[in-house]
Formats: sequence, C-alpha cells, structure tokens
Amino acid sequence: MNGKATTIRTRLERGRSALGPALELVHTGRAPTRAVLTAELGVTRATAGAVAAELEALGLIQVDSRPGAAAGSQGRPSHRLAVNDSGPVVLAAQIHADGYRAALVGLGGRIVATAPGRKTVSADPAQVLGAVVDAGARLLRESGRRCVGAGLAVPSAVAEPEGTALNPLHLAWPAGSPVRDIFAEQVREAGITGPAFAGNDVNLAALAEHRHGAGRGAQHLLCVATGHRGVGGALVVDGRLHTGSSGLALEVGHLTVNPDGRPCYCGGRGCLDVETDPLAFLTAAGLAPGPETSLLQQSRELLRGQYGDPAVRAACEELIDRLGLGLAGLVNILNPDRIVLGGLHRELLDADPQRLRAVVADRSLWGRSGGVPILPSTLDHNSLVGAAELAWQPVLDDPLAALAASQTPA
Amino acid sequence: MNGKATTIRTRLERGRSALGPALELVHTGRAPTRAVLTAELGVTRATAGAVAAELEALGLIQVDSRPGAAAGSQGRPSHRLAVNDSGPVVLAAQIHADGYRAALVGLGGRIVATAPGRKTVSADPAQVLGAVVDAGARLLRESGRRCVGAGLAVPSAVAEPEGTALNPLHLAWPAGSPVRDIFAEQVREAGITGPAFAGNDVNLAALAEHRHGAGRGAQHLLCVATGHRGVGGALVVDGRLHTGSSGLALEVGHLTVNPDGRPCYCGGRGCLDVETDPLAFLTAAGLAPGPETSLLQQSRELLRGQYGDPAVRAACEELIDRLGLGLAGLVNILNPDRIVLGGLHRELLDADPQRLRAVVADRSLWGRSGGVPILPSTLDHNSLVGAAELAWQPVLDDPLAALAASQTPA
DNA sequence: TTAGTTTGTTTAGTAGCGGCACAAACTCAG
DNA sequence: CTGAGTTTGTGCCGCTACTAAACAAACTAA
Repeated sequence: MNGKATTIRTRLERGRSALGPALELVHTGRAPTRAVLTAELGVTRATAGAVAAELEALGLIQVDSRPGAAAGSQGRPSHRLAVNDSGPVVLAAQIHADGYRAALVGLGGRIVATAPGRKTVSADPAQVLGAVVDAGARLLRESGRRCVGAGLAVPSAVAEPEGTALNPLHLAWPAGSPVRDIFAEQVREAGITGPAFAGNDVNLAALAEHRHGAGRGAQHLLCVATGHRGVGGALVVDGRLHTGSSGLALEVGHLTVNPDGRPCYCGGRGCLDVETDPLAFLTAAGLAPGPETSLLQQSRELLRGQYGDPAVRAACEELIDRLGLGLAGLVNILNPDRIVLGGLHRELLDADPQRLRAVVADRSLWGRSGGVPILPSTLDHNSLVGAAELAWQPVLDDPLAALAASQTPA
Repeated sequence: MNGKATTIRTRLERGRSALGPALELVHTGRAPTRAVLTAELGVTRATAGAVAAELEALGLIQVDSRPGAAAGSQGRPSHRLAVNDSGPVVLAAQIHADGYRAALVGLGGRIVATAPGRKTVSADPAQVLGAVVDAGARLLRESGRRCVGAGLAVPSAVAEPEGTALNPLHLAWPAGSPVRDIFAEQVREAGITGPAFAGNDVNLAALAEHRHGAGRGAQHLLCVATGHRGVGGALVVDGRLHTGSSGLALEVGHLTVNPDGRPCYCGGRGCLDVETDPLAFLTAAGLAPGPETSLLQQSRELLRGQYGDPAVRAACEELIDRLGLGLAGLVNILNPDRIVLGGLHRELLDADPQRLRAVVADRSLWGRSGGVPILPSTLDHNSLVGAAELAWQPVLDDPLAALAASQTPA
C-alpha cells in the first residue's frame, strides 16, 4: 500500500538494465574481459559488447588491447576490461577517535588522493565535518576530477532513514546528531556534486572488505572489529550491507561471553564489548593503560613485541576464548560463510589462529563439521574505501541516472 | 567465476518480467484491483492489464466484475482481482512430534483439503514421508486439481543445498537424513507433478505469517517459537526467508539468557533453549510433566486455566524475563521491525504482553525509544502453509517457466 | 598452410513496455 | 435528468533492449 513502487526495478526503468551489474563486475574485478562479462551477465556477446562500449563512452571503464585473460589459452585473445583510472571519483570521509581523513576514491576502490588526518576534536559535528569536507574539496580542486558523490564513515550506529548518529563513541558529539544531513549540507555548500551518504565505520569496512579485500566472493560475510572501545559488527549478504530495518543491526557488543564477567553499562555482565576490546586486553595483561597513545596501538605493540611474556600470552588466550564464544553465537544466528576480523580482533587472530578457530568450531552448533573460515582484514583504510562504496552505489545501481543526476546539481 | 549467471534475472529471460511480482501481489492480497496492481508494480495501466490477463489465462487468478475497491470512491469501479479458487494447488506436508499432516494448499495460502494427522512414529524417515505423500496423493486424486509442487516442514534444521535434516528433534530419525531427496523421490513415485522442497518448520511458519498472517507488511520479520523442546527462530527479509549461507541461520536456542541457569548440552549454561521451553515452564511452576499429553498442551492449559495460582504466575514471569532477554539480544543483532511469537512463547505473550514488551525494550540497545512491535502468531497450521509457500515460490518467481515445468514431468 | 578455437562485431528480427488516445462506468452538482 | 469530473480499462503505435545468427578477427596447434 505504500505509494512507491519498489517491487520491480530492473525492467521498468528505461536504459540498459545490464549496465549497473556490468559496472559492478568490473568494479569488483570479477570481469577482466568482455568474454567473462558475457558469461557472468548471462547475456549474448553482442549485448555484453554494447554494454561495455556504453560504459566506456560514459568514461567509467576502459578497454586495453593487451590480452586480459590468462596467457596460454587458445583462440582470439580478449581485450582487458578495467576501471577508468582517470574517470570520475567520489569523496570519502572518515571520522575517528584521533581526527579525520578525507580521500578521493575511484572505481575499483582505488584511493586516488588523501588528505592526512589531523587531530582535531570538537563537540560540534558541523565543525569537524566542515573541516573534512574542506579537505576533500581541496583534493578535488587539485585533482580536477569529476565527483559523483560523497560518503562518510563515523564510529557510531547510524539510524536509517534519518541518518543520525545514535552513539558517537569517543567523539563527544551529542547522541542523535543528524550527521548525514550535516555532511550533505557541507558537501553541497562546498560545491561538490552528487549525493551524500553516511554510515557506521565497521559496516563500511565490511562493505569494502567484501568488494576489494578478504571478503571477496563471500555470500554471507560477517565482520567483527574493535578499535578503541566497544565492538562493532557488520554483515554483507549477496554484496549488500544488511543493516536491519533501521540501520541498527549487528550491534554485537552485548552478547554474553563471560557469565562471571565485569558489569556492562547495558545492564548485563560479561558482554563482548567489555570483554574483548583493547582496554580489556590491557587490564587482563596487568597493564595500566597509558593515555599517550591509543589503546589499540598499545595492545598491538604488546601482542607483537612481547608475546613471549606469559601474562601477555594469557591475556591473549583469555580474549581469544571470549571472542570465540561471541563469534560462535553469531555463527549460530547468522550462518555466515566467512568471517573477517579487524582491529584488535585481527591481531588476536594473527597471534593464535588455531585457538580462535577451535573455540568457534567447538561452540557453534554445526561448526564441528568444517567450520567457518576466519580471516584477517586485508584492506588499508577499509572504512574509508567503504564510505566511497556507499557513494558509488547509485552509480553501480544505475550509471546513466546517477551520472545525469550529478551533472546537474539542480 | 561461477558459471551460473545469477547476477541479472529480470530482463534477460524472455516473457513478461512483471508476471511473477504481479502474481505475488495478488497471492499476498496486496493487489485487490488492477488499479493498485498498476501502482504497486510501477507500470502503466496497459501493462498491468496485459499482465493480469495473462495470469488469468494461465488459470492462476480470476477477475470478478464486482467492485474490488472500497465503496464510496468516485470514478469507474475497479474489477476485483483474486486468486483462482479452482486453480492449481501444491502439496504441503508437515512432520511433527505426534505424527504428520498432509494438505492441498492453493494460492493465497488457502488450505483446500487436509488429511488428518496420525500418530505414527518411525525411525525410518522414508516410511513416515511415504505415508504423508500417500495421504497427499489421495487428496490430489479426490480433488482432481492440478499440482505444481510439494513442500515439507520438519522439526529440524535443514542444511542447504543438501536438504538434510541435521537434528530431527523428537523424531528418532538419524541426524543428517536427506529428507528433501527422500521426500522428492516419494513425490515423484506417487506421480505428483512439480518440484519438491523441504524446510525447517519454524522457518516455514515465519514465511507463512509474513505472507498471510501477523507478519504482513513487515520488512524484517523475526519469528521465535517453541513447541515441545528447544526454541526455533526465523527471519524474513523483504519477503524472503533469511536462512544464511547454508540454511542454518537463526539457531537462536543458545543465546545466554540466564548466567546462573541450568547447563545445556551445547556446553554453555542458561541457554534460551533450556530456559524458555515448555519443560522449563512446567518445572518452574513446580510440576512434574506427565507423559500423557504434550508438554506444550500442559503448559497452555496451566497458563490459561490457573494463571491465578502464584506459582504458575511466578513461573510465567520468570520465563517472560528470560525470553525478553533473548529477544533483546536478537533485536540488537537483527534489528527487526516486527516480532511474531508462536507456541508457548505466544502464550507467554498473551498472558502478560506489557511485561514482555518492557523487558525487550529495556534490554535492547535502541529499544528505549519506541520498541519493536511484538505480536502473537495468527495463522492456523502456519508451518503447513509455509511448506506450501516453499512449493509456490517457483511459480511466484516465474509463472510461465514453473507451470511449463510441472506440465511435463520429464 | 590449414583446421580449430575463442573473441568481437554486424545484421536483422522480436517483443515487452511506455505513451497516448479513447472508451467505459461510476459520482456529483445543478 | 443531464453534463462535467474522475477513475478504470483497452487498443494502437513506436521505441529500444535484447536474442539469434552469420561473419570477421586473432590467436594456437598440427
């Protein structure tokens, strides 16, 4: 009964319907040649060729004459299909505990230019976001590239469709700040073309890992990460973020992983949040956390440098057991086919992969027969690249419409 | 790199692409007239008319001349669009602790004919499934209707794509029984046309509730139910079952809801499974469960008949608190926009809806501001109807192909 | 050199859908 | 009772994205 017709998309809007899927295949590197593009789309060679030509005409992809397929195959060599290196870009912005970062990101998830993060902290989101957008606008001017959108990653749950940050951790922003609208406003004022989006940083990191990192090819990708305090989760299903009905899904921090654990502000005790974050690690290792460097940095140095120390090792194993219990619970509920860990959790995995995999397999119901692959994240700045993915999405969904929209800022 | 082209569907296969979506709208009662079908599909009136005509020609829907819209509106009255009452049916089968049940189900989820369940229990799945299929085949012969598929609901997790029952509770079947293949074989041997499917009963109940019951219109529907022992969960996202990467998602029984609780076979303690099922309720109420009637039946009678009894009431409140904690955990992870409860959980909700809603709102992170609607299931035999939905799905996805396939049994 | 294989392009031809005009069936005002 | 307004249903035309099939191109292998 809702007026909007969201039921069918593909066939009803004019223009080539295969344009978006084709671009996504090139964007994620799954279509290196026209031949595999043909197979992957399930269309005839004629159509795939026309689609590729149109994407090339739009300036989104480029075709090299160099052979794209593996050498040694017989038959006529295929031409290489790749993202246009000098095509349009999107503005990606990330706010984190220590400051912010702005970047221009092209198709394929390639970071074209970056503005170094600065340690500026303000209780006013508009001020911080204004600074990031300014940095981004400067990058855009310097590069002279066309911009088709902007994406923002924040360390907070972002409610949809309002675009408000419900719990901006370590940012001192007021809860419920309309970050998406503030960001969009700043972007518009800076003269940057295209729509603006905002999302949770772990969600966006998961999106990036799925398209360009350790999550490539996974159908149900679960990501769990912890940076400074608290634990974030994300799920990517069939290439799309699963954010629940209002963007608040995968709030995994309050799974009980230690019945006798320390109390948590949520009202429970022994939550994943307070049992597996860097602070928990440092205290388990018997260290008073120093304020000079970040908790994650301290934990990382400890794990990499002094893993021989029995106290450090014991703390590591304790956290692995707790994390494994939490992951097992998530496996039971979400049944992913791959898990990618970031932040301190990634370090814990690197330190003792066997133990973590064993705990997860042992405590998940069906894990005994096989178990889910657990991998460390592989992408640098994955939240930033994920923010770019958010901005690229309209282009991937409908290149013609998105490019036309960003051409006329209206 | 998988050969199959699953990327695009709609525009590439021949035939009207709006046929499936249109049938689904009529099937779920969301398109009572051609006019709203037009709006809902987002096509022109001409196209919607043609689509409706083709569906009618296929014998799937019927158009009455009686006005379909609400009276009192001006303009030309619309014709009523409805499912064809004498059209094809599917065979739905359900296995439960006390026996089995077979039924013929038409479009719209209407049960056309039922064969009474019988108390036959065997350790051989082939024997029990053979009996259900025989009963179904008898129904089909008596009705003379055309059959386009068969669906089976079993009280067990069903692994995909193998179609094996991993933990057939209270059935004494060997774990890992290939129920889908056994069922399909029996269906084929009985001369029943169309493909055969199998699924977990709670999953299928959720699907049915979403399409024809308390879950209608929900985007992210979470269902939780307990029948005899153990707790089942299911999630329906955008009208499709979310079963994870291998059909094993929503195994919610082992969320920790009572740190000091009784030990569970999973290795943990205080799991939802052992803290909120009928056995837990009866023991909490101080009763030794009698073997004569089912545990759910006993619990239900106790709750409805002796709710005044302090012990019963205390047991009820204890279970509500535990269930609420579990639901809150699921809300944090899945962020549904509606929750539907079945079995004993439904009874608990009916007994004290205020208390359950309060607990869930209090213990879920974002629940304090609003809270998710929690409703009791409304459909009789929802697992059975859900099994039928499974069988209808190919027809809803592509009516032309599905009907053609079931015509020629090959 | 010739056959075989894979890739890319050109040429019809088909069909689904949008756009538009028109017809049908009602309500409401006067 | 009549005509204007409104909503619904249908017939016709044209566009265009697609398939199909033949052809051309660029390699390998014998």
